[in-house]
Amino acid sequence: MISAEPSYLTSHQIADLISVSPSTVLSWIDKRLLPAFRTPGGHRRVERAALVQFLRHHQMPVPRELVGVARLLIIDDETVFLRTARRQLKRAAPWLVVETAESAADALLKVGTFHADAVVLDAMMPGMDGIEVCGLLRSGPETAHIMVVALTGYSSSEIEAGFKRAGAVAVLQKPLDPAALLQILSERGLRKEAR
Amino acid sequence: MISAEPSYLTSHQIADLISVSPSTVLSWIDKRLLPAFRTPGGHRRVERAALVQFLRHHQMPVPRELVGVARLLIIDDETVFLRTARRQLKRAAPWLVVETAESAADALLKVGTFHADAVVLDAMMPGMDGIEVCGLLRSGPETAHIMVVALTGYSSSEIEAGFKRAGAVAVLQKPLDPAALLQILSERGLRKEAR
DNA sequence: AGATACTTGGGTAATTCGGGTT
DNA sequence: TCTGTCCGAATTACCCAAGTAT
Repeated sequence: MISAEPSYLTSHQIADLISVSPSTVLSWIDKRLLPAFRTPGGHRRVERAALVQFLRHHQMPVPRELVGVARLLIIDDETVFLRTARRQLKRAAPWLVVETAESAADALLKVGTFHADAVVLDAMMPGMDGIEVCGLLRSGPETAHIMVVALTGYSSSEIEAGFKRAGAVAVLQKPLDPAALLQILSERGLRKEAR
Repeated sequence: MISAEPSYLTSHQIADLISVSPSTVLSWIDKRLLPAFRTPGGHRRVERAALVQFLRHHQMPVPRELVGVARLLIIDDETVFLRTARRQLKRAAPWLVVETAESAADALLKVGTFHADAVVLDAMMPGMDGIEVCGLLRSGPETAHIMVVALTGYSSSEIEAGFKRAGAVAVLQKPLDPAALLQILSERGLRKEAR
């Protein structure tokens, strides 16, 4: 098993990542804008997560290599649908890491363990109120950054409004259009951190 | 991965733990910044507690697997019960990090995001089959290590057998006996951090 | 044009890293 | 395979001055 390895970045690595001078990164750290610690020898080290949070908070672009590949969780109770969606996305966006969940319990468990960046959520799942889950994600500090895309059998302005109110970035209709989904994901690639 | 067992660490293990190069660890030891001793063959060994103290003294992040603080998630739908349990555990084992969940959805979400080491699971929760959740945790690579303690209102050898089969380490009866729970946790390696 | 704050770059000393060899 | 030791290379901190934007 691979433990979530805490990875630390040096001031120069950060400078190269976001194209500023090393001196600037130092000043950010010294002004406590960017949390860091020092090695016994005095070198500054910044946690990856801290840098990502800093960038999001200041609405700066987050380099892909920082956040890694995007991780998408698709929640639906139809095996066939999941297989199709997975295949389509694999072709359209091979860099996406896709995970699927078929039951409510499996879905909620995987949201956390899979470290999803985005979730495609079937509005009509047995044992799961999509809007409630949406709100739940939004309210948790650990999951507030997760993008939620709702998926409905057919359009209903009421359902749509409910999802939007709960924080969903979009409500799509079945069947899933991979291109539309990818469009939404890339548009919202950098979401402002709640908190 | 470093298990919670060994009390002495090699230079390379430390290097991996805190993401520095082995050479750097050696220099710290040789400069007496990090206390260590030598085996008869000349290999350096560092006590866990010494490393923790070193990291704290320099305000560096302390890897969780190093201190072995246990994170416990208690799942129950009764607010009063949760409050009582939290208070009792706080008194009996202040080193425990306790989180609670009141609904099935909240519980499953928190299992992953809270990074629980152990879960106390009410067998009778609306919308959640305890045994199924137990098996779900056991089957996922990310959650297989999580210790599950089931909690039942009444003793039933059938329920108990079901939980044991699903991988629960113990089945306790309500009301929760903090001492008994702590006994179980410590038997399985979740212990207080060495000062 | 002035004032302030932010960003950048050079030069030296110290720290951290990594390879080759036992 | 892992660790120790040696040693040079790469990286970083620090100080200070200059450029840029508001």
